[in-house]
Amino acid sequence: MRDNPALVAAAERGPVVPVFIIDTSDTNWAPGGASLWWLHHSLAALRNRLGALSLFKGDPRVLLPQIARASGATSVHWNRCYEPHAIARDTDIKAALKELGVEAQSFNAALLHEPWQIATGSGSPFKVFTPYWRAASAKDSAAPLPPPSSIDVRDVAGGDRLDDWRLLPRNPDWAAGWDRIWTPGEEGALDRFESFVASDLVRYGEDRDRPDLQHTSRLSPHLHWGEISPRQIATHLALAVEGNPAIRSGVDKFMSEIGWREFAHHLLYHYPSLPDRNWRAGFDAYPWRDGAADLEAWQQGRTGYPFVDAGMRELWQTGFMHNRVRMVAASFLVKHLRIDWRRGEQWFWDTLLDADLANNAAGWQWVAGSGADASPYFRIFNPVLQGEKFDPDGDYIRRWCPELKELSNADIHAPFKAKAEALARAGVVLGKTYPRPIVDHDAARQAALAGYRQVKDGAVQPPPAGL
DNA sequence: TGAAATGTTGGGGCG
DNA sequence: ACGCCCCAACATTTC
Repeated sequence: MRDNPALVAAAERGPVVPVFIIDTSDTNWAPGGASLWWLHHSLAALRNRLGALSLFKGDPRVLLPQIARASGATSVHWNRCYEPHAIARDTDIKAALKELGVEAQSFNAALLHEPWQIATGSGSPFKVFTPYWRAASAKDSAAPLPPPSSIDVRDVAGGDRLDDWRLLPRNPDWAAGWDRIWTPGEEGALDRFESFVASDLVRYGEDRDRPDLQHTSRLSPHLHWGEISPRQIATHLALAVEGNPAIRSGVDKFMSEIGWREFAHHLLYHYPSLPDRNWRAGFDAYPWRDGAADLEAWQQGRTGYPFVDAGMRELWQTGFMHNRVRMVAASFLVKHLRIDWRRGEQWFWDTLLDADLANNAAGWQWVAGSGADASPYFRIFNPVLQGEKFDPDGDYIRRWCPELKELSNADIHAPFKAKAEALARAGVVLGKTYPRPIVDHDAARQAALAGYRQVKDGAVQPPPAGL
């Protein structure tokens, strides 16, 4: 209800028919299983809050004009999405509504700045984060809107029942217990934000890289589903800093993470092939392995590297993975296993509650080294060192890989290096209770670097914008 | 928003 | 006392 410009505009015009449509015309990037779980609960919360919400499934190009006619609507309002499919779709919808004599208006609710509003001095899109964020931060963003002062809602006939959509998993219910971890919906988003601000923000800069501490915001699914807006966050935090200067560095650091989200949307808007193609075309020459068995081991969290396995299991069991671990696990797939980043992107798309086309694509291309402002290819994480550095007591590993929990802090990051008696004492049998490493770190690193030599610098060209 | 390899320096053991 | 070597510790470079 808060900072929802489409809803505010609609409410000012008279009675409102709130509608949600599952767009079945996007066959390429249909929501994954975890996303559908969130969607179910988010829709239930929204309907509860609004008092009405009509649900439809199909092609919105067809459905929206029908719904507008059936309800006698004179105008249709929505908040914009920025995926290439959504942009093309919404253009069609606007034309179809116009033909019907129905007004159509779209709004920005999801971003601080429209992707086309930030540009370099020469008018081109930014390709590097730091100057992008400097330019974006220098611009004022719109103030968040309060909820509509009064709203008269009603349903339209012919809508579906949420339960009939069967968005929740069963047989097996792999999401059992998720409702104790996550609270989809606006109230859940605001609670999460308040709790983050109250207890985690002041030390955010120091603690954000520590998956064992859980001091990150975990707002990403709420942001993706529009349950809280970056403008609400920015405005609230700017005010909070004035009252408490001690949180300034934490606020700046957190806002720059919001900035990465903005930057990803900026890139996706200007480079619509970002989810599907190497941004640096030179990477088309990289000799990816098929590695079906290794991909499966990675997905299931049995690579033999505990920090990676802990992350992949956290993802599978909770629909979420800590950011630092995402980087290490993704790097492991791309560099240690030399599997195409798009396989990892697909897995994250299916399993993450915060699956977001822009963030997911930009993140994977960053890790792979094929993206804009990407991590250099030769920056290869050592999963053992990363674990020792960011999970120093092994708590994160013990939580998700309980079969290792009796190992000492010294051994838990690399059980394959532990002495036989230490393993025996901890009840670990390598290859049985916990896998041996599926690749040797040094050899994998050398092979990854050898593969990178086939990526031709001369071919490193961003695609032309706007295609 | 790395890690490994290589280079440099300086203290201390030792003949 | 001196030079030599060893090798941490730190810095630089390379991938």
